[in-house]
Amino acid sequence: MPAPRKTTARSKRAPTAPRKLPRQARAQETVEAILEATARVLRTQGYEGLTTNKVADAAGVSVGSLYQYFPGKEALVTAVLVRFAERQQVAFFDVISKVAAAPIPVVIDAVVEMLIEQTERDPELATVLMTQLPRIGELGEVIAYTEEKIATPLHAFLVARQADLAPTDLRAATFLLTHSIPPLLQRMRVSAPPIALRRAVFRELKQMLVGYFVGAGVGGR
Amino acid sequence: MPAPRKTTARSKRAPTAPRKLPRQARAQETVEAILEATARVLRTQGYEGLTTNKVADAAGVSVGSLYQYFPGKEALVTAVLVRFAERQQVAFFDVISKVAAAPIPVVIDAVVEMLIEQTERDPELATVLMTQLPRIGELGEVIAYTEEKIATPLHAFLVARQADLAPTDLRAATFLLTHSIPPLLQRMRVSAPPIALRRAVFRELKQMLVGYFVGAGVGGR
Amino acid sequence: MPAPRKTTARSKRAPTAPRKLPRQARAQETVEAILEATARVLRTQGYEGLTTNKVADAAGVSVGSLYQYFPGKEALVTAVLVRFAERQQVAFFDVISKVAAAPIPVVIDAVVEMLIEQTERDPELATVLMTQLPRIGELGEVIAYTEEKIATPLHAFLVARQADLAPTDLRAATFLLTHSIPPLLQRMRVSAPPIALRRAVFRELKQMLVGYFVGAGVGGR
Amino acid sequence: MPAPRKTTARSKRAPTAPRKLPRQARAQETVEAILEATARVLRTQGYEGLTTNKVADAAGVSVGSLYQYFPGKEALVTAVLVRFAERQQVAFFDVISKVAAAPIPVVIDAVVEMLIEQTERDPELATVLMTQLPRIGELGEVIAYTEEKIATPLHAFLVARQADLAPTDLRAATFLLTHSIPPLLQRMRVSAPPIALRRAVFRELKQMLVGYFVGAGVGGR
DNA sequence: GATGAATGAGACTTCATTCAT
DNA sequence: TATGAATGAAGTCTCATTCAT
Repeated sequence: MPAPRKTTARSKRAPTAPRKLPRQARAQETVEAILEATARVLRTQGYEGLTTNKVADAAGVSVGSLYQYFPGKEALVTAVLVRFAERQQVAFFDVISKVAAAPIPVVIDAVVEMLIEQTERDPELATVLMTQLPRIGELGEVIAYTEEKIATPLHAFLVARQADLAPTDLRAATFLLTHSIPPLLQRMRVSAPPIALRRAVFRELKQMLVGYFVGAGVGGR
Repeated sequence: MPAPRKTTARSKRAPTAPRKLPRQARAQETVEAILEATARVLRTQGYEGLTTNKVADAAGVSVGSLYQYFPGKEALVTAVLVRFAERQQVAFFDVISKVAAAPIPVVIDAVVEMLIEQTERDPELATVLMTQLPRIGELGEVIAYTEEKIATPLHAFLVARQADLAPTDLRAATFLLTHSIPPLLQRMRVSAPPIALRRAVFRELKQMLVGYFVGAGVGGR
Repeated sequence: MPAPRKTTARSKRAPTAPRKLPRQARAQETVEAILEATARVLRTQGYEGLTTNKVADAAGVSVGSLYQYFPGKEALVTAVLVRFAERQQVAFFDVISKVAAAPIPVVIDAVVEMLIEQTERDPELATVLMTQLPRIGELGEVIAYTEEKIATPLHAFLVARQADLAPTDLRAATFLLTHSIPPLLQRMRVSAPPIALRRAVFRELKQMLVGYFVGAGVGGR
Repeated sequence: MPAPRKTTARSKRAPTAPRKLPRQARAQETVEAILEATARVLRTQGYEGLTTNKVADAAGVSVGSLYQYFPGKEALVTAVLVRFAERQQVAFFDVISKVAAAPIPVVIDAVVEMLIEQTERDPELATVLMTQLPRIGELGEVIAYTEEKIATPLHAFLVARQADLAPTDLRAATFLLTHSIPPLLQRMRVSAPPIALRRAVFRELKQMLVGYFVGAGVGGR
């Protein structure tokens, strides 16, 4: 007969920072496998369907090993989210720097196109990450921080091109864009409208932005 | 010795429709108490922190009574969400009908002001409802349906005032607005920017909308 | 206000196959402890009185561990039943092969004696297993299958000794015996008649069987 | 907010005797409806699926009313069982008295045929009653008592015809028959063998009984 | 380091029974 | 007497987390 255990599990709030940085190559692979497995489970089972055991299984690793690198469930999701966001930031940086000096309508077009592309890259994961995570506790903070990451370079760009722009309160403009356009794109993914409507919406979006930034009459209808 | 089993698979989805209509007055009171308690718990503990037992406790009712009227957690939240959405729809209808014939900038101003007001009414509950619900399964459908409820009258209004509007694809315009402005307002609630920025963002929003709808130069800066 | 719901419908049937094979020795011990505890609880509290928590307690194991190996109450009972039945089958095989060539009355005597012995071995458990299990769903199938396990070797024996037997339809004879004698023995256990009646019943049973199988006048009264 | 209740429900063992005899016609109808509903639920949902609320619903009566006439769940089932058994006893009486003076093989034939008929009458209910009831507690006693009810007239008949019968220990013979033949018939219902095997089994059964009661060679094969 | 068995709090849900109306 | 809302003990089951091996 096995001996009983008396320990109490499940502390109130688990930290989300990775436990330790893997130094060796093998450990690096393990971490990689865990993150990929987490993404896989998120994609197929959603956030509520994610359990540490499922992730460990999917990663071909024992739960114990998982806990060596991540202090808990939230940490897993956080890590995946951060990675995901980083890729988007990089893409944003790339576009912005490429068209930094172009006419504003060209910039808008380029940025929107990039956002659309991002939207189509790994849509299941994006949907889960954007809609199913509890925006509460540490995870909530990470999400907010993640969104902020996009705001900073956007604001910088607007300041740099201030002379070419109609709006004067660039801080407000940044906020406006940062918190309305990404959700719009995400909804398009989820509600999946017919292709014609989809294209039309993008057209209207660009129209609206051009109107807003360069003022009336430009890019006539 | 029987075969092993590996995955546990989360199959059954809990239904969200209420179980039965309360006939007696006492029952009606119970249902009311449960719904209020649900909202209360959502406000203070969020969606993940909501349990049927907590709700029953908060309502001063036994779990059994709760299950007599609601088949589970999702059903509770759904009911609260539907109520919440209905109130917003009513508010929207009211404004739209009040300013139906006014100049477009006036309409925009009125609608945005109304949205702001809505935003400030019961903000904790609104935040939870808008950001923490898993947009998946039946609940996801209810959320989508809820959003659709706003789109229909908006589209009708745009069609009615077509002559005064710059955009031509009103279906796309509806989509654009419906899926970008409400999220923007949510985020404002959540990130709670300083009042100055807040006001500025609303100013920019109106600016952008006026520009979009009535075209050039109107409402000078 | 949403539509009412009336019936609750008992749909899902719990599976009875064990969840996973224990690999480590410790796990094997746990499974063993659980099975023994299940038998113990069945003996003392019957099928309705059996709960997964009681079993886990009695096994000195946590519920979680129990569920790691068995998906529910039925699975526990099934496992115990299968074990129990296997022992009986082995006993039957032993006797049959030992007296395979003996005169029919001797065979009958040996088999009935064996059945009596089996009956007296762990009678409480046997009673519960034979009379309290709901012969429905998967468990019902297992019970039927279990009974079939006895029928096959019996039929084989009858065929082998066909020359010495009066009945011609051995398939029917097998069915007749398989489904009338075991219940008789159960009832004797349950109603526990005085020893004299008990002995007399066994005498009559043998008498009846001898008369049936070898025909007239044998084994005079 | 509804006032909480503090009472504790579910006593350890509910009595099974009906609470009061309905004097008025309306009450008699109610009892009738409840019993029929109980049978209906048993047939379709089995013993485990039976709940007092379902029965009340099916009877078109409130739970409260149900409890006016039956002190609990077991009482319902008991009442249905007793009724069912009474019908069988009556049928048995009828046959026995009709063929009381006939030659033993004729009696056997008549009785077995009657049993077969009984078996085919309301088979679902019979199956549930015979296989799913927990033979424990008061219900177990009722079941045992019910079976005894058949034993008495059978024993009386055997005594009356003692001169024509080979067995000498009629008490034992009664026990033997009472506890082996009904289960056999019930198993035939459940396992539902092909019609040919079915007929053959009945033939063998009669054969065996004739051999047992009137001795060798009679009713040659 | 890795493993995976074990833990147990706590979530969900049902249903026999009572009792105010 | 009838009603049906309310009760809450008790059972089922999951899953984040630990720790002996």
